[in-house]
Amino acid sequence: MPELPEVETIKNELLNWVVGQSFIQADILDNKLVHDNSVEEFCNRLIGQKIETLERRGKYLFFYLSNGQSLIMHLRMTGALLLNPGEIDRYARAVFHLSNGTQLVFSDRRRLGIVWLDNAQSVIDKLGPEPLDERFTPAVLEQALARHQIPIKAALLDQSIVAGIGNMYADETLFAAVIHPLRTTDTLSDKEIGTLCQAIKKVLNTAIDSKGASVDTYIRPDGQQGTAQSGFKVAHRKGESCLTCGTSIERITVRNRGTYFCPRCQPETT
DNA sequence: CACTTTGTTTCCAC
DNA sequence: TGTGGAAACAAAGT
Repeated sequence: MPELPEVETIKNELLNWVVGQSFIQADILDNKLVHDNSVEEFCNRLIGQKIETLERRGKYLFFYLSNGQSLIMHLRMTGALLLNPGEIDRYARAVFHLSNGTQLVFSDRRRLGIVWLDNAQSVIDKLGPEPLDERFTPAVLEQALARHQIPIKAALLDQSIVAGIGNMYADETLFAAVIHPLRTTDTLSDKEIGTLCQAIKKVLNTAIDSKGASVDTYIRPDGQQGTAQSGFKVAHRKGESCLTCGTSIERITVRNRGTYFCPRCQPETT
């Protein structure tokens, strides 16, 4: 479930604990967590490295290491990074020990997350623009959308078009922008793209202010849950009343993704 | 057992 | 080669 706001929250809460510290030990409890490299090679390359900076791009978390490589974490659905938890729960897949005594526990109920060591740039190069960057303007969004003729919902989920938006925030964004999820990118007016650009920033920033969301699985590094889900207006609200007009929220499938919207506020035709 | 959840990958048609 | 769409896959909950 960690999408951009969740990963940003994790980054912010870990920042002061990890930057400047070194990895002194890594207990890999689930070998499947380590992508590409063998566990042994992974640990050998990681141990002793100092963390220069911590950064988020899209849904990825990067620990920039002193050797120029990065420890890259992709939390996917249920991955969480816990800061000095009292005990190691049964969902823990790895425990990272830092030089200041900090323990980072990668906990992941469905074991879908992955970590690996690589050049951060090779991952970032595949991502579209960062929606919270001030350089992310309607013109940038328009250019990113112009190469495609696909439903706008699918476009928002394509990480090479815009980085960091997942299924729930895509629905929230389209509701805020008053755009039907099946409208294709080539039918959007300049005005609608401007509204959409604003909606993306607003929805993501609001969620970050709420310290991240998710329906039930997102856990912050301090073990607390985020609260943004209580602010969801359409996501996972099938059959409930639209908070704007009272119409029953509908659920359709777009690109095999559950998609929630208000049929009255977000008409398919303009 | 069927279906849902999210994000990515793989496969296929054009 | 690129583009779009469908399906597969991961794991666990209902």
